[in-house]
Amino acid sequence: MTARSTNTGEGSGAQDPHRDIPEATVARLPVYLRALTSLAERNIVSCSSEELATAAGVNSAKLRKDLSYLGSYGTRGVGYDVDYLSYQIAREIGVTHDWPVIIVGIGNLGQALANFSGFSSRGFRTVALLDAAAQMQGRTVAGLEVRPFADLAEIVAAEQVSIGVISVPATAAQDVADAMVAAGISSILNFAPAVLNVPPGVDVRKVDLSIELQILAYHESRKAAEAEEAVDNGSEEGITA
Amino acid sequence: MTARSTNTGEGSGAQDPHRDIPEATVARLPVYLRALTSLAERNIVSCSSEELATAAGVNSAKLRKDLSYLGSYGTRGVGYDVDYLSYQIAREIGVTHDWPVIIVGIGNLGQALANFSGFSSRGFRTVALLDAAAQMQGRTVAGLEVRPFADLAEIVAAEQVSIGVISVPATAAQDVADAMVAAGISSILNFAPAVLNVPPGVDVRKVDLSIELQILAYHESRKAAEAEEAVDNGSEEGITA
DNA sequence: GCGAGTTTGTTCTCGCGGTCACAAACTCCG
DNA sequence: CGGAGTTTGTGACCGCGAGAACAAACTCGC
Repeated sequence: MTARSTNTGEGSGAQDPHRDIPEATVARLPVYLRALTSLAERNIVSCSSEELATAAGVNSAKLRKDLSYLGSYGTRGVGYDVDYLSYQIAREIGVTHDWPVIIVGIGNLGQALANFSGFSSRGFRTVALLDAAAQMQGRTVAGLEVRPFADLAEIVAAEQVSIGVISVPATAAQDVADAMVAAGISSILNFAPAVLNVPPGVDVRKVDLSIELQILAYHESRKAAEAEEAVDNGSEEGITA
Repeated sequence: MTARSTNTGEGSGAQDPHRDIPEATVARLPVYLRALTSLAERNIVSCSSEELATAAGVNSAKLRKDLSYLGSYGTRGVGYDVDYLSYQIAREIGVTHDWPVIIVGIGNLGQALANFSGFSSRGFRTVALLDAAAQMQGRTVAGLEVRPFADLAEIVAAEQVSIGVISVPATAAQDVADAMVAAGISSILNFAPAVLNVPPGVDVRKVDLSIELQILAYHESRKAAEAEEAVDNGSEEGITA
C-alpha cells in the first residue's frame, strides 16, 4: 500500500538510517534503555559495549550491531556516553514524550496493570480505565475512576489515545478490539487468551501467561525425559508402549 | 554437554521424531491446543488444517509443518480428529498431568496471577504463594495462605515443584531467582523488569509489560512519521534541526 | 608527534524459520 | 472397482538474524 521509499540515492547511507530497523532489534532496544537507566542511577556516565551487553543480557557484538542501526553514537576506543545514548534510544523508540494509554477490563489483572509503576514511569500515562460491568462503575483504581466501556470512543478522541490494553476475558476480547479499532486506536496490547482479528495497519502484541507456562512445561518434560534416558542408557530400542 | 544422539541410522525417521522440535514450533503448540479446545467446546469433532490455522491465527502450511514434527496424526483427504490431536499436543507439551507452580511476590500482579483461572485450568496448579513482607503473612489470596519467603526450599522439596513464577520488584528478582535455583527449581517465569542470571540447565522466560508497550510505541512513532511524510511529500532534504 | 592499546562499526558466513508448491494418500461416487 | 476430488505431509527455496572476525578510529603515554 504505502510506497516504501528506499533512499538508495545517498552513497554512504549509514548516517540517517531512520528506516528499516529489524524487528528483533526493536524488541531489544527497550532492554538496552532500561540497562542504561540503571547505569545512570549508579552515576555511571560512560560504558563500553561489553559492559552494557552484560547488563542487558546479550552478546556485545549483537548490541553493537543493534546500536549501529540507529547511527554512530559511540566513540571508538572509549565507549558510549550513557545519557546521550539513552536519549537517542528513547528518541528512536518514541518515548521522549508520554503516550496516553487506556486499559479496558479492570479485573484482577487490569487493576494490577493500572497500579504497575513501570507502566507509567517509562513513557506511558494511563489516562482511563474502562469496564463494562455495572458494579465497577465509579470505583477508583490507582487514582483513576473506572468509566463505562461505552465511553471508549469519546475518551480516545478527547485524549488522542493510540495505544490500548485489553485485559478482559477471552470471550469479550474481539469485541473490545473491534471497538478500539473503530475508535481510532492503532496499537493493542492483548492479555486475553484469544486470537484477535484486526485490519492491516493495526499492531497487536499478545502477552499470554498460560502459553509461557506451557513452553516452560515442555522443556521441563524434556529435561525429565533426558534424565530418565540417562538412567536407561544402553537400550537401543525403547519399548514405550 | 549432553551428547545429542542423532538417530541417523533409521531411514524413514519421521515416525518417532520426539526430539528436536524447533523452538518456534514449541511456542505455537499451546496456541493450537487452545484453538482445539475451543473447537471441542463447540462439539466439533474434526477439522482441516485450514480451519485450525484460521482459529489459531497462523498459516495453514506452517501449522501442518508444526504438527508434522510430532508425527502424522492427521488423515489425508479428511483432516484432524480434534480430541485425538488435542491429546497428542498436550502429551508432547507435557500437560497431560498438572505441574505444581509457586508464585513469589504477592503484590498486585502476584495476586492477579494467583486468581487467574487460565493459570490453573491448563495443566498447572498453584501450590503456594510466597512473600517476604511481614504484612502479607497469613493473608489468604485465591484460597491459598501467603507463606514466608524463607519456606521456599521446604515447599519446593515437599511438592516437587520445578516451575516458579517471579512477580517481585526488579531489585529483588535476582535474589529470588537464586533462591529458586538453589531450591531445585529449573524453570522460571519472570515478570520483574530485570535480567536474570541463572546457571545452564535452568530455563527463564521473561514477560515484560513495559517492553511490550515500548515496542508498540516504536511502531506508532513510525506510523506517525509516515503519515507526516505523506503530507510533506516532495521535500528532498528534511531539515529536522 | 607517534606508536601501542582499546573499542566501535561492519562484513561475512551459517543456521533457523517461513512460505510455496507438489507428491502421497484417503474418501466418495458412479 | 476405478477415477475424481480433497487434504495432509514434506521437499525446496529464500530471507532474517546471530555470531565471529576484522578494519577503522580514538586515547594515552613517551
